Amino acid sequence: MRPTLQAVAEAVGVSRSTVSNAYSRPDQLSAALRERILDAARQLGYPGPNPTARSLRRGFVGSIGVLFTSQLSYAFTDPFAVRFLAGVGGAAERHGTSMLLVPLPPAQTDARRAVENAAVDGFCVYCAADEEWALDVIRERGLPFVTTAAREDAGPDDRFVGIDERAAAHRIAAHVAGLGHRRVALLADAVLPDASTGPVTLAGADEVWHPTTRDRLAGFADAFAEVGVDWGKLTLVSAAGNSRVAGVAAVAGLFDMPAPPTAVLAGSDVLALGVLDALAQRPGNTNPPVSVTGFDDIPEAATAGLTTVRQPAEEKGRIAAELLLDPPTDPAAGHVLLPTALIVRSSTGPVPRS
Amino acid sequence: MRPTLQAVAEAVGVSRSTVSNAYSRPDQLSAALRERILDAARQLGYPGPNPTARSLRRGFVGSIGVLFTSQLSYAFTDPFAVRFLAGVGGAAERHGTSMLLVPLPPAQTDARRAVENAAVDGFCVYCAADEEWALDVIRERGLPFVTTAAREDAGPDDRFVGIDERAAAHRIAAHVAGLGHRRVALLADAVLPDASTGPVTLAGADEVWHPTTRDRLAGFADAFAEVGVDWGKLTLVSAAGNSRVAGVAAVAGLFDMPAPPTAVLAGSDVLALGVLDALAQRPGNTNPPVSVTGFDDIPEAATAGLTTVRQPAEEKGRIAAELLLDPPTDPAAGHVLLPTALIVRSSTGPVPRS
DNA sequence: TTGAAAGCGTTACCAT
DNA sequence: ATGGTAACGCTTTCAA
Repeated sequence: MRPTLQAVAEAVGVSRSTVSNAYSRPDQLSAALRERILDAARQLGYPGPNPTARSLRRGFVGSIGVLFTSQLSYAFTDPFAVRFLAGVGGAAERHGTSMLLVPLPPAQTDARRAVENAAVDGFCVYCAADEEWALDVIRERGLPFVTTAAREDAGPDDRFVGIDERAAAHRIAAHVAGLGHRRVALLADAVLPDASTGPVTLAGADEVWHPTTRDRLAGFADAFAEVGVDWGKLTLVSAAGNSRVAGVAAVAGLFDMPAPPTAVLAGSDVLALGVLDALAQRPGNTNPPVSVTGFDDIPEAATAGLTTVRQPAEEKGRIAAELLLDPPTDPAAGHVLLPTALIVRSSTGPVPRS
Repeated sequence: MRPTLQAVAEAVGVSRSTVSNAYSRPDQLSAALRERILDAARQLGYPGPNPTARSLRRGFVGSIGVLFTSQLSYAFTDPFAVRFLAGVGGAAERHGTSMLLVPLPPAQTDARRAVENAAVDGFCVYCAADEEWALDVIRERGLPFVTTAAREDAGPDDRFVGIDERAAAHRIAAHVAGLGHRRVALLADAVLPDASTGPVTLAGADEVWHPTTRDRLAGFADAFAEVGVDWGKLTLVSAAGNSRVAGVAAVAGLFDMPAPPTAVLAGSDVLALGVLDALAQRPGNTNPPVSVTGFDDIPEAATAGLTTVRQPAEEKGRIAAELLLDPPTDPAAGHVLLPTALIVRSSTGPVPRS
């Protein structure tokens, strides 16, 4: 048995309160007594107050949870998510708070349990595809939370940090449309809940599963509608995951079709890089160049010359954590819209004359 | 006030034990009663057993801690650390365990407190420079832990996963020595506790602060000693952090010295990439090529054509977590040495004739 | 400055 | 199958 605070109290011959004070409120006792207590504790091998017991009594834990839709291991694979985490981590660090990464098991029930059981004082919910249930659990627990995707049912007290996905998507799509592209493919992850790969047919962008993906695709579609290319004329391609290889796999065969797309708008940089990989791997590689765009502006995008939308990743994480840790008094300040920028690089160009 | 288990018990007219069982041991009551209880809970807005109270009572938390020496935000900047985390996350996920990332505040006392207060069932200690105190705290708490750096004072029950740093470093240095290089610089982070940048003088590799850095530098030195270049003839360069920019800064001016080094052996890939950046930025850039080596084989190393030592990053994390979560019965199995490989790419070549 | 008492919300054992 | 009771280890009034 590890010694408890009680044991230390007995050893020194004082009450438990006094030992507790020696640790948590040093001003409540004489320095001499405090030293005596701390010495005794050292001698007994008492490691200080048990964190769990302390949390129970105090009513807070000192750590915030980060919730990902996808597998935790996936999160570390996505450069954007990693930089978001770095931002959260920095803020947590400054606050003396730990971050709990909560993996969500595949089964709905287990996932619920995971959120119910997380010992945290609040949650950063990183754009979950199907997050309603998670938010319900969090609300039921009475914990504060911050989301990174705008929500229709957001209450006045709900905190949010993110970008105007649809407007940003519109902007980059308008750039591509302005270059003359009309035969265009839209590539995204989480179009349907079933992670299918390759071209899929949907009646409209509003049927897309993942809210962020939905907004981005809607923004793309907006811009093309303005030049007379409506949803039905766009090729929608689903990727089975947000990764480079998923991007490669998704566009397999796409450019061998009759009248292949002259441009691919991807919902993320990693997918777009996958498209560039796929194009580079094409035998002969003598085809007319295809324009490709991404989203996020991860570091690799610059190297690859990818035209993309930049959003501040670390800042997003930092603000999410700060919104959680220092709730603004003014509820309006709890809704932060970050700026985005269209970054034009070499991956987009005018439609080649065929 | 959020309803407690007690409130649910009263509402249904059963004892607290029964409500508790409804959640934690469904086989202990009839399905009908269980449904009634769960319904009442839903109605009252009871979010399920309080995780903290449950942990206190049960004696375990259901999450493992990951301890980084450096700032938490740094950890996400280092690609190797990120892949390590991915490995830990994958294993944790499979286990239904959360990971707590514990930031260590700069002040020693606060850092101690952070480790003492972390609500976890064990720790993965990711190569901390000055980890003794942390391990002491962990031991005092009676928590299991896994380290990723070999330790001299390791007890028979101490768990470890890592590589033979010194041998791996020896191997890559021997490659460079074999190419004829004799005027060589060794570049590393955490050479001294004070994060100085630029050339420093040390009596020997054993004076290096960070244990891993120490082993690697010792391995480099071993190989050069074999070809008659002893420690005093090597240029030791300290970087103020493990990052690309720290690498650039550290070697500033290095190649403008009389008789500049023809090769730089870095203690990590990011530092080596920084050296390549620095070399690429040199005005004129007409100097004879400098050979550069890294360590870890992060993805960017391949793109940059960096000669380096490969070690399995994710696997390291995965095994660390598994060693913690499923302690092997045979204590010898608690000490895992991972394989490394010398990856020769274009960044190393023969000494140019001057 | 110190101590006594009353929980914090739950679970586990042992009866029934 | 269900309930009573006793912890789990600590903090925090409040009174001395």
